Amino acid sequence: MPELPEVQTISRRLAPLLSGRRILSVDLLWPRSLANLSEMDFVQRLTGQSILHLSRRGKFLQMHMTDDYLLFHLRMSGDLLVRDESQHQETHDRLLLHLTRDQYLAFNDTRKFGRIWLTSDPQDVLGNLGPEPLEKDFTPQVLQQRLAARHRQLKPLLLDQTFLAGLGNIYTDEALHIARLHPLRQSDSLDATDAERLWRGIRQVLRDGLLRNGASIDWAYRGGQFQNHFRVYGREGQACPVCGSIIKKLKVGQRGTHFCPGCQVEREG
DNA sequence: AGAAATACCCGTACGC
DNA sequence: TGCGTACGGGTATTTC
Repeated sequence: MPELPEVQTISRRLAPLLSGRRILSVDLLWPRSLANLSEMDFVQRLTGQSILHLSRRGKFLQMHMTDDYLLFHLRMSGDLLVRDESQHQETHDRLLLHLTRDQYLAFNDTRKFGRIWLTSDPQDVLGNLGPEPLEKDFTPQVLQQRLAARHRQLKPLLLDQTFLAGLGNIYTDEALHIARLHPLRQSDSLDATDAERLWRGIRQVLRDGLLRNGASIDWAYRGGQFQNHFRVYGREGQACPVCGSIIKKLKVGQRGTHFCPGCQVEREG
């Protein structure tokens, strides 16, 4: 579940706790979390490096190390937590990084979907990602041009990380509702006004999510409050906050898709 | 070529 | 109680 706002919130929370800390030892409890290295290579190479600072790209959290980049993708259920060495490890911990000053970083991931890369060149992992939706160079014109270059349904296109980096199922449904665009609308049928509404919807929902420290859904990610402000996600059968119509749910590309049939009118194409 | 559908990885929660 | 199934992000593979 962690999408852009949740990853950024985790990154911000961890940065002051991790910056400048050296990795004394590594416990890899679930080696299949590693995406690009063998367990031995990973442990040997990472041990002794220091964490310089943290950043986010799309849904990836990047730790800039002395010699390498340590990248995490939290997928559905991953989380990163700093604990005192006196605290026990927990059930679904997959990786522990023991740090100076008697603390450790735990990568906890119930469903084991999360992945970890250690690489000297993060472009190997991040190279195909689309633009950052909150960056200045992501303008309505850029979005419109990218939409027009494709002939795809909006919902799966917005979930495609090579089209735009950071949106997942929740924020996509919310952004489309704000923009009053049907999830099955074809991307190349949007005019400049439609594209600008979508651009505003994407930016607004991400900023709202960030403002509330992300959304906490059941077992996935905790701490945020944005789940209390959903307009359509998870609200099938309830009233649309804008027009009062009953929110509907359909399946688009295997994904649950929530929308308001009053606000988001389906059109041809 | 590019869009769309399907399988896969997993544990949890839910319905019957 | 216990079984089957839906869910969800993203990649890989297959189909159209």
